[in-house]
Amino acid sequence: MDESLDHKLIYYINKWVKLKPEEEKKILASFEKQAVKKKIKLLEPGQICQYIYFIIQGGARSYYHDAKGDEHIYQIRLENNWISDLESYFSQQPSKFYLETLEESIVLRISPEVLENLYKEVPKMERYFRILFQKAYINSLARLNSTMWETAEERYNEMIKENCDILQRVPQTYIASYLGIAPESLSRIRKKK
Amino acid sequence: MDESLDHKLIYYINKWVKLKPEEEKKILASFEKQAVKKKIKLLEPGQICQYIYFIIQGGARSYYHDAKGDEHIYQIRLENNWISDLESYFSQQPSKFYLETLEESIVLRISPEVLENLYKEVPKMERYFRILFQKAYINSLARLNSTMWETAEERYNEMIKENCDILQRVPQTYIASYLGIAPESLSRIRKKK
DNA sequence: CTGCACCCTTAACCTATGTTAAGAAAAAAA
DNA sequence: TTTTTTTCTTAACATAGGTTAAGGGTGCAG
Repeated sequence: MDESLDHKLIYYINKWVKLKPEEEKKILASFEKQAVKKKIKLLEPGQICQYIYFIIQGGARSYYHDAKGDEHIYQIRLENNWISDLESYFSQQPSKFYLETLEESIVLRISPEVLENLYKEVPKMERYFRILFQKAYINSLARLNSTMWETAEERYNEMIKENCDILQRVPQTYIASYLGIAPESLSRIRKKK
Repeated sequence: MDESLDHKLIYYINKWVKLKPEEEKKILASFEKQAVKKKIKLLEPGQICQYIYFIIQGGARSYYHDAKGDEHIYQIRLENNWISDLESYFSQQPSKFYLETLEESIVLRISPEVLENLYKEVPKMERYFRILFQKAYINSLARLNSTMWETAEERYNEMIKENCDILQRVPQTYIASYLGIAPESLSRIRKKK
């Protein structure tokens, strides 16, 4: 497997915190690389989430089944992003979610214990994650807001405007779920154009 | 003003990271205490958010006016919680939000520069905020999910079940907005009981 | 090449919630 | 107390989006 791919992680961390070569080494040593075929589950409900994953190639989604058995997508993430069930990962309680690859993918994964150690060895990593969660929280609030106060059509248009890669690479059913609407409604919205 | 109130902040930080006495001192020295009357704006749209606030007494909400002029509440926070417009605070770009006290309040505030310094002097503070944002992100995702896939009635019932202080202390109009519905709809839901 | 999943679309009908408007109740101010 | 302001309720009507059901397209597996 292409070794240079690992450095995508380092590249993105370096955007926010400046690492020394020996720190980069320690970080890379803490992650395990995993190749995963399309539609493979990295986590299932009832299991404890053992890893956060940095996607270096491909993509994944997290979803769950509600009481009525309907499937709802929580997150869709392509390469150069993180995905996990953070709640289960940090609390070490059973997850409610599936985590499944959307395409053939390569991920770097790290367990909570190794991450804690890494924070000690490379404190900048804790800074990196502070900034990461901070941004994720801000984004999540913005998404919450648009879900509460904008129409599905407006939300879809924003997604188009951002020229989001996701639109090209995942089925519309998934995008509808991610937008919080039924696939039929997304069809209706698309017809208007 | 009661000096012991400041230690509420230290008490809550100590739940997640163990501070030494000299660290507690440095932290307290970094925050400014501010007493604020009810319905006072701590931030207005167009201003750059200068502080994150830890509420030691009282409460506050953040809200904005959309293109149609309608008011939407983003967050409602009572004592022992943080409130700010993080996006504006960390980017130092103009905010889109109001930040306003719900009651007569006492807050501890810190500017981005002082916070950066504090991270250097007391690295545990960065760990504290990493954990804080991590939890905030997880909560925000859960709220996003319930907004997308549960009815307003279900969301309101959950709020009751959590026996949320907010229900007793802020007007229903605000609660409706926080739930993402019109005040009339909340009235309708309440009538059913 | 064929058949079977899977995905997307359409249309008719349904429902939760929004909107508008009015008035009642409660809280704050005078 | 009386007045004014704010908050809450109700009801009739409007609408975005959900639901159900059917059919068509596309691509992979055999």
